[in-house]
Amino acid sequence: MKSKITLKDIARELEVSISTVSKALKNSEEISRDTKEKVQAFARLYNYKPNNIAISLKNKRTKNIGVVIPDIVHHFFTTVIRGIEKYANAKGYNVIVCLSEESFDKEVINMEMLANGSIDGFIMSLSSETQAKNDYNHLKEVTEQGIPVVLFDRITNEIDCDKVIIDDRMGGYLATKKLIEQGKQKIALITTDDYLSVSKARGDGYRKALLDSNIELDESRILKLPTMEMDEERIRNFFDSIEFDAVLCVNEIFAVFSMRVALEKGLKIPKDVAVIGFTNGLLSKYANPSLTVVAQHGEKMGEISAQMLIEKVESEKEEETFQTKILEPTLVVRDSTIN
Amino acid sequence: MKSKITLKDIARELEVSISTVSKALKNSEEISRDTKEKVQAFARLYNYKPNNIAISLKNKRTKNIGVVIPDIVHHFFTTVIRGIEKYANAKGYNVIVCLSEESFDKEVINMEMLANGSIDGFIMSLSSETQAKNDYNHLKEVTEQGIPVVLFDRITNEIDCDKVIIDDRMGGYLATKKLIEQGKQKIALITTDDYLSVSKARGDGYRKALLDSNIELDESRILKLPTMEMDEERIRNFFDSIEFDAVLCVNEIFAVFSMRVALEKGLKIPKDVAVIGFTNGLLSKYANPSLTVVAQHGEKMGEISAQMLIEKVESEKEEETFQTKILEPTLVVRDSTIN
DNA sequence: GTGTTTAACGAAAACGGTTTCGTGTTAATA
DNA sequence: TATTAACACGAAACCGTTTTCGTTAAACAC
Repeated sequence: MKSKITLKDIARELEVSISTVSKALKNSEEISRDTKEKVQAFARLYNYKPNNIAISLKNKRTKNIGVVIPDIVHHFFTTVIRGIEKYANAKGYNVIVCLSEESFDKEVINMEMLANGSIDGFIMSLSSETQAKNDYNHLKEVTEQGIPVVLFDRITNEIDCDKVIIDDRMGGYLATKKLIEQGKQKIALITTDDYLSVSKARGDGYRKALLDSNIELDESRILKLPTMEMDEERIRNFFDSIEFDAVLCVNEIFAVFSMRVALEKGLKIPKDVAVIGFTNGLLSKYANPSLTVVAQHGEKMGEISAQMLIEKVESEKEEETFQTKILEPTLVVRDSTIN
Repeated sequence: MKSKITLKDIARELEVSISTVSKALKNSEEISRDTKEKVQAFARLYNYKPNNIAISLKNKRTKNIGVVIPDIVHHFFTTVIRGIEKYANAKGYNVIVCLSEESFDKEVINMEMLANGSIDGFIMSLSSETQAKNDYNHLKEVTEQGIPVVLFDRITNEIDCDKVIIDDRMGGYLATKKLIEQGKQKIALITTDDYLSVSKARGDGYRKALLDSNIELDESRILKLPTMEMDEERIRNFFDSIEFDAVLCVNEIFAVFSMRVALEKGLKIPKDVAVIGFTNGLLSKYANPSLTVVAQHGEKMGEISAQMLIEKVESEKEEETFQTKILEPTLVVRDSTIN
């Protein structure tokens, strides 16, 4: 087991000082051609690579980005991570992923762990519990320490920082409009409680679209589940209890399951019931019938988040100007609506 | 912006030495009750937290685990990550995720980045390009430096390290047997080239099952795609070119798409065609009809990998004993087969 | 021969901790 | 009273770099 070689080892071997080795490897003008060549050759031979930790301590820069998200099995979040990775890696940053699993406490613990020197900045999406509690002290602490934060998707206005979201209200609006255009009047909405910022916005878009088309809002056609977790029973009961000719769902899974329930009821899709979901994942693409969705462009979101964060991290300036980037959702039309 | 407080700050403020502060915070017996209380109170007041980087440099332990995987949008890998996170977090470790995106070069670069002090050990699954090239020097280098490595799922025998796999051969066998039991004789297999270790093993299981049941192997019923990437055209052509009454696929996506093609041909599932895939993801559960799959227990795999790695990382012993854990796949029977 | 410049290198501080090994003071013991 | 042990603390080394600021010796000018 050959252990990693250090500057000290090279210095000892070549009978020069550590400083000389360090400078030689950086091609400093201070060092003679001879010495530089000798040191560099030796370093190459023994495959010297500087120790990242030591450099981090010295520079107070880790080249690590902390990503704290509620869940990783959700397609949307994985695409965001991919976008972050892509941009961050190209800039020489590593990505430390922590899962809050929708828990406030885990979110806090993870952030505290990372905030003590492990990372240069955070990219995060709030856990549902955090949004429900409306407690953002852990975020405040971090920003007050001067650690840059970028919030994406599930954000809050309580914290001053860069933000990236899609226009969920527009997404809800576009989808609902689409259903209305297809002659649907009794459009059900399956969503979650309003504390989840994205659900709230999507619901607002839905209402706006109905209003614009002079369709009366029927609250009984709205099912609010406590979380994004699937609850087959409640969805089945919901469909038994209402009349509907279309369904809008705040995620893919609710939508695909709704299609199944409709099919089981002997309804034709999209003739009797049209369905639209959010998130353009594998599920939508390969469901039978394939699902029309509001695409959220997660990868783009990740890239932009990473870009904004790294810009802040590498900026010398002290000025505190924060921006919120709003991406436009697009409708991906498939077979669960008439095209 | 209040910057982080250090031991030095506390020492200066309280007019004691840094060593005293350090010891007091660790509740050392050496320090008087008075001083300890004073220091601890002060530290609590100013919310002192030790700098992870400094500790890492001193201890030569980062409490970070490097995870290098080919893809994060695949359900299987996300469940593995979740398992790793779960175990690692409980043990106080952070997880640095890097994506090779099936590229040999990216795999090498990512490992080199992390190997220079950023992590205590690797958990990884080989990129397809690496398996194709059969070049594992980057892994050799890392293990020779004494950095523990755990390989999961896509492994190689060229490297001596801990490994976690599922018995893919058994998975292929179980699935094929199941189809045979249901009276199917013309069982198609959609897989990838053999360099992917898992595909090879699954194919072996398929052959073994046919052999055991005295069903002649018809190579024309096997479609080998170059990678796990979807190729709708080739799959369609494949189905046009053969007779079949069942399909086994090495992933969910191929399987769900096969179902769609079969349905388009007017075939009934599972009566005319039964379908089984690998990976028990969302797709299988919510597909119409729902898909029978070989479950790979990714989360379990992640947990075990993390456990094995952390054990090696924290073990003082020099002895090099490596083990390979083989998990048993299970068949999750749904509507794409007769039950 | 004296003073000044320049090239080439080394010593040491710094990053923020941990830990070993003194050391001075006080109290207990011979 | 002299010796010793216990106590409470500090100095300094160390982890592996980077970087500033000497320092030395040779080369040059006068």
